[in-house]
Amino acid sequence: MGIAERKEREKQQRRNDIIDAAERLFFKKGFEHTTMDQVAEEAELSKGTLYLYFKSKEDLYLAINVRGMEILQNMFRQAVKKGKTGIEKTENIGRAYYAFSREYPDYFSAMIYYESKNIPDQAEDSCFQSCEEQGMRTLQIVAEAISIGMEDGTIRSDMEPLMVATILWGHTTGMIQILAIKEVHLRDVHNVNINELVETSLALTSRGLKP
Amino acid sequence: MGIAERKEREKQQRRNDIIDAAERLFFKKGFEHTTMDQVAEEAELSKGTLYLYFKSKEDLYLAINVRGMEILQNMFRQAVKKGKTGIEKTENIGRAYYAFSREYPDYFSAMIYYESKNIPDQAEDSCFQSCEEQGMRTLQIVAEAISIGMEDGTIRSDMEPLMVATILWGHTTGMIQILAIKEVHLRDVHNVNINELVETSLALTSRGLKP
DNA sequence: TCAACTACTGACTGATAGTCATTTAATATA
DNA sequence: TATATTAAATGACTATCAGTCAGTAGTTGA
Repeated sequence: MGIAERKEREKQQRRNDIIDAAERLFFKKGFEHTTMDQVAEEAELSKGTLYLYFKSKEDLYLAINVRGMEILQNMFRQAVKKGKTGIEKTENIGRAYYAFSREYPDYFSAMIYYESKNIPDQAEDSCFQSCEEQGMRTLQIVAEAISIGMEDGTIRSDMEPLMVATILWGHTTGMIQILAIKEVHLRDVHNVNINELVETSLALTSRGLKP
Repeated sequence: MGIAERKEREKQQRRNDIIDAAERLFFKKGFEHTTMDQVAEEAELSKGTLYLYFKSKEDLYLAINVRGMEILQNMFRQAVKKGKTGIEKTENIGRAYYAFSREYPDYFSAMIYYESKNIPDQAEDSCFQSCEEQGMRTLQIVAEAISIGMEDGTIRSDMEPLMVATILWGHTTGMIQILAIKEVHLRDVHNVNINELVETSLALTSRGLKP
């Protein structure tokens, strides 16, 4: 029995090694500018082996994204803990999301990639499935904070928590994403302070949520 | 002089024909699954000619995006006209954006593509430049509506209009984009009504804007 | 009529994602 | 221990496609 388990462990290890290698290259040179041959070399494996562990190059990228989402989830859980009321927890989640995008811009980019893809319908065994699961799990954390806020009276309760969570997720992602494109221009040409923009965005949202 | 002008007109015409052909194919089969050879055939030109008019396949896609942005701008202008107060104008813009994403989902996808790309720094003569210009012009329309709202007292005036416009742009784009991924799941599994979600999103934002 | 110029062509190249017949290694069986 | 069986890994190969460029056709103006 020990053998089967050891093999399984080794398989997971190898899988992880591949993701590690891919991550180094994708994050350094970009997804598009990295070839599977390079990933294979970095992982000290043949290209064929990569395809034993991942369905495609994209699938491998999504595996990286799953990691990012796990990190984000942990940051969200920390953020929730630190807030006292529901609205505070929710605000902290927003800040944590922004912090994540600053601290792990490459993971954030991977998330954007995943979200901007109009998914291959059939994803069966691929990492896409895991992304969806992680995505919903993350959303549930937000919904939970909102529920708490509705119960403690710091958030108005005439809305579905999951619906609000989805909206906040979209709002915050979109706001951070637009910064990625317009940050330089806004700062240099229009003299707009970026941190202030983020705080204003969060404040606007927060204001909309209060009873 | 007539000749030079006729030539210029014909050149623009040809350019448009290429965009038309590309649009038909990209929208039908997707950007990734269309080859430049196919575009050339659809346009009844050789592939080489495409590259006389566009720097790359991506550049051609961005040309399509410029068209989409022009449509969106017109919808925004209509929306602004129909609103009486500043806040109404701003709310109408939000609705127009959502309507655009429903009426022209392929143009919307092109916009998402553009926004999710971390741009090639050097874009000189490419359509990317035009996208940026159109993007700022669109943002200015929003900023204008917000300014009006601040003047007529329907929007609180302790913020920079362009900053608020940027935030709203991000919020709304992000909200619409997340629907694209989660719509089916939210509706079927969680029984969340999509139109209600959009209205809630706009209402939340609107609430944050009021004095 | 010819030279100069412009617009267009399509065969070719280079790059690369993904495959598959073969090899190597590990484990089970006799 | 020797051999059969299964599992894991390999890398040469293929198919596809974006982008190029030397050459052709057509137009203009002298």
